Amino acid sequence: MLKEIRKVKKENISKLMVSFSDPFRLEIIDLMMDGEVCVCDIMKLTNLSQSRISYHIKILKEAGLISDRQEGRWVYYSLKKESLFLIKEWITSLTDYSSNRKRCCE
Amino acid sequence: MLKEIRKVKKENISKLMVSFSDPFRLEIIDLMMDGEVCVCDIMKLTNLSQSRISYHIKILKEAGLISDRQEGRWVYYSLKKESLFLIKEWITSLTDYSSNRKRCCE
DNA sequence: TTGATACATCAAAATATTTTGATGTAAGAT
DNA sequence: ATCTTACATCAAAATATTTTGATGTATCAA
Repeated sequence: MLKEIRKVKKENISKLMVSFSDPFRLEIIDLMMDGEVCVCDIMKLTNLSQSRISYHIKILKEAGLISDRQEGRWVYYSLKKESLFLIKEWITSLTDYSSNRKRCCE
Repeated sequence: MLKEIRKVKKENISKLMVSFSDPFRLEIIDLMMDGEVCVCDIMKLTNLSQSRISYHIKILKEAGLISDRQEGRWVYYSLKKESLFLIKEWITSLTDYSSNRKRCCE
């Protein structure tokens, strides 16, 4: 079952991991911890430029890590729990590896 | 407590996440799931060149994701469970966010 | 001591990601 | 209809990462 998770979800996981691999995206993710935020919130809280934020938001969205909801002029972004669970599941499958020594090069 | 994890470990997490952000590193990590491997194992199983593998191994090592153990001419690499747990903890802290809507730009 | 194996390191080239500043678009206010 | 706000998109420049091929080092075997 754990092996299954690994095969099927590899592409997804890879994209999700990339989305975590930039310090500014981690910042943005951090801000979403307490709920929805819009780009203007992020601008105020991080001093990043608008287009720069939009770029990173796009990466996060394409990875499937966040969802968006428009309300008038604002777009609210928030973390997708399913994706976070998927990653947790994936990491768990790694921690469950057996420590049996494979003899090397023989 | 979850908030604590987030502050203190940010640098570590960032590096660990970067280490997950390359598809070939994910491949290598996958191979380590079942136990220790050496570079020659990885070469056989992935068809990546030796120096290319060494490069990726270095990234993984500097992120603190793997540990190494030399035995004669071979160096065995394996996943560090503490690091995996750290990531899991970090992801968990994200999934526990409250869904309270923060009013935007007001 | 010589040769082979296992791996690390290095510099240059190839490639990918990120940033910037300008422009585009859609919604709401006047 | 015009203006402003909130955000997206784009192309070029800046920067960072990855790959390659060559060379270096340590261990073991003959």
